[in-house]
Amino acid sequence: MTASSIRARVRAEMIEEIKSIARRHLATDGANLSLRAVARDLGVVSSAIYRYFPSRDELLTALIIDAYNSLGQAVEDADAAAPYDNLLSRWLAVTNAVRDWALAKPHEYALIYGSPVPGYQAPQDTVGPATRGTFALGRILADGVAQGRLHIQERLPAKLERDLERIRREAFPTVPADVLVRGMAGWTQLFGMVSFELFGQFNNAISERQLFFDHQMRATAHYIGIVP
Amino acid sequence: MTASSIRARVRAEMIEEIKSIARRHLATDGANLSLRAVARDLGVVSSAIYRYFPSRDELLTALIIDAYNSLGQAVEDADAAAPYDNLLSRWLAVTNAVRDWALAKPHEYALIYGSPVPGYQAPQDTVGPATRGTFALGRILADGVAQGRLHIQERLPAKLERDLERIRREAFPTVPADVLVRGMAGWTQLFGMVSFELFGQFNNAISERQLFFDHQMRATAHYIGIVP
DNA sequence: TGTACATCAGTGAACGCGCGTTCACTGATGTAC
DNA sequence: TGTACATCAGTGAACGCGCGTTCACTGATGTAC
Repeated sequence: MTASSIRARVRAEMIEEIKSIARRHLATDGANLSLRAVARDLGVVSSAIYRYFPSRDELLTALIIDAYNSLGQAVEDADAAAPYDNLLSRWLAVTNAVRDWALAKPHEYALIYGSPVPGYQAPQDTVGPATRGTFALGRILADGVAQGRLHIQERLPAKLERDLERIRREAFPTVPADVLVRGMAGWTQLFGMVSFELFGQFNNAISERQLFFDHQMRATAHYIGIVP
Repeated sequence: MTASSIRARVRAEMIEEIKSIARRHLATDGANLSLRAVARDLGVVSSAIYRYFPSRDELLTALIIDAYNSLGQAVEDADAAAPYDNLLSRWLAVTNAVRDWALAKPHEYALIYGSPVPGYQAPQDTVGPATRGTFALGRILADGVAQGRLHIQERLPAKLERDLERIRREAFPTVPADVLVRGMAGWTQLFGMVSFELFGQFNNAISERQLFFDHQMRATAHYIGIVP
């Protein structure tokens, strides 16, 4: 190993450590994360951070991308571990992966699915990672269609059909718009559920949250047209 | 009108003006609202605010309560304006009221349905206003049950049934738990939809948002079992 | 009706703190010959 | 293998700013007799 590659590795480790400390700070500061506080925890002078991140916003962006990738990975793993031919199992695996991830990393979840940070504009590099989870759901739909187990149930209003045609062609070409719309309903239902649980809307109302979630996700699967 | 009541009125107007300026600042600062900035806009020295609010958090609380009440009022008005016997019309009126309100006041929406503010603990007085919207939906369900148009569709797992029994008894005594669960699914679906739209998850994906929303809310109504 | 007193709104200065970012610098680590 | 030079990580001071909250105060407005 050359000397320079050691330096590169140390540098990479440093970047990871900064992000890891910053992630911990999300819990206390939310999105208005303090660079100085991160530097303090790292045992380094505040300006040293600028060797690794050109600005606070870039650090935030890195955290956002990591969060999307971490969630995306969890979802993909869950889908891969479920029996390929059992769409319902896959749906339940994927939705539970989202919920479990969110419960384990609530502040990262808030960072990517909570209120937008005022004054922060997400750059283009977040788009790819952001769609990983969505694509996992799309594959379930596509497989269901391919297996002849997910069908068109109704004709959509023409204007809506046209609007969806674009994302359909670009992302899920085999999935009919009508099925796609039901999938999106499931997707918003899932995140509505997780956000409500995480952001406290279920407090003093629902205690059996895992049970409640499973029940709702089964019903949603049924609504989408996913059957075992 | 006595002299003291004039003073009281001036004071009330002052409180309203502070809140109104603070609401504008939500757009730029989000939940980490600056008292000093509000004071500047009001043309007053920063310590003067303390005549009206004992702390920054109390001002935030007032904004949160106002936001819940404003949304609650919009929802109640929409429900009242819809034909009482037409459950579907009422559902569509109520859900569109939520969306319209959120689009008109995105930062207030983010304040109450976005990520929790780190370090801020909502006091008990927010609970009442927070439930106004939910109760409006509950009344639609209750009316549907009373009219014999909303029925039990399946038996819930016993543990879940027991968990829901409490809120059922306390809030919507005439609505069976199963119907309640479907109503809650509709509720999370609605807020998932609005949050996704507002927080940017539909960017570059859906343009015909009103159409999409209406379609999804109709489908949700059908799922809940609400028919015209 | 007039006067003494109490209440209240708003001032201005201060406390003690935090922040992101820039910049010239030191010293260690790598590279080229 | 040894040396001159370039690269890089981290320092420390500074800039210019912001914040919430407290406190003693002034002056206007209300109240009681």
